[in-house]
Amino acid sequence: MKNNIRVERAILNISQAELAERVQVTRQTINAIELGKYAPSAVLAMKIARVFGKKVEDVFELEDTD
Amino acid sequence: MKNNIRVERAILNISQAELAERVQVTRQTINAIELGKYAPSAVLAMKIARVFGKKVEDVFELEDTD
DNA sequence: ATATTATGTAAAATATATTTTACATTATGC
DNA sequence: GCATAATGTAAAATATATTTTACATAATAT
Repeated sequence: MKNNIRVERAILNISQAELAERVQVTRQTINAIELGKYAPSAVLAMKIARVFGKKVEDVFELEDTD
Repeated sequence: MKNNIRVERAILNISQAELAERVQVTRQTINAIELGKYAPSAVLAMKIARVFGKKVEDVFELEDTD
């Protein structure tokens, strides 16, 4: 599962901590997902996309291994 | 987390078992998600939406409790 | 240069999703 | 009515996401 959270955060100019706060998870969760350590739940993916004003598919991309 | 998997399945005329096969999970997993017993992972939500030719947001809807 | 903010990481605990096996109920075709 | 397919359900096991606490490093501002 790839994502462009870093880019979208840069556009909004918000930190991992602020994104975490906005979607109600810890900073470590955002960090891990952003770095691709694991994939989020659908709920979290939708919340993150919503913060960015984008669709889930515009922020996250399925890989062949998923 | 609400969803309209049942409707989308009806449009494609496929059973829970066939949807499960197409997204590589068990039939029970599709049944549980369709009935709202729990929310899927982002990977599974994206695979399901892809089968229906829809965006995740067109198949799943965040609720206030999510 | 130093203080402050942001990011990376890690281990243990907890919550949640998914599988497996199995059976019950409901719908559908014949 | 009977066979068959489809759906609902449940308990236990396993996999995975998320939290908590804590510390390390990198970047930025003053």
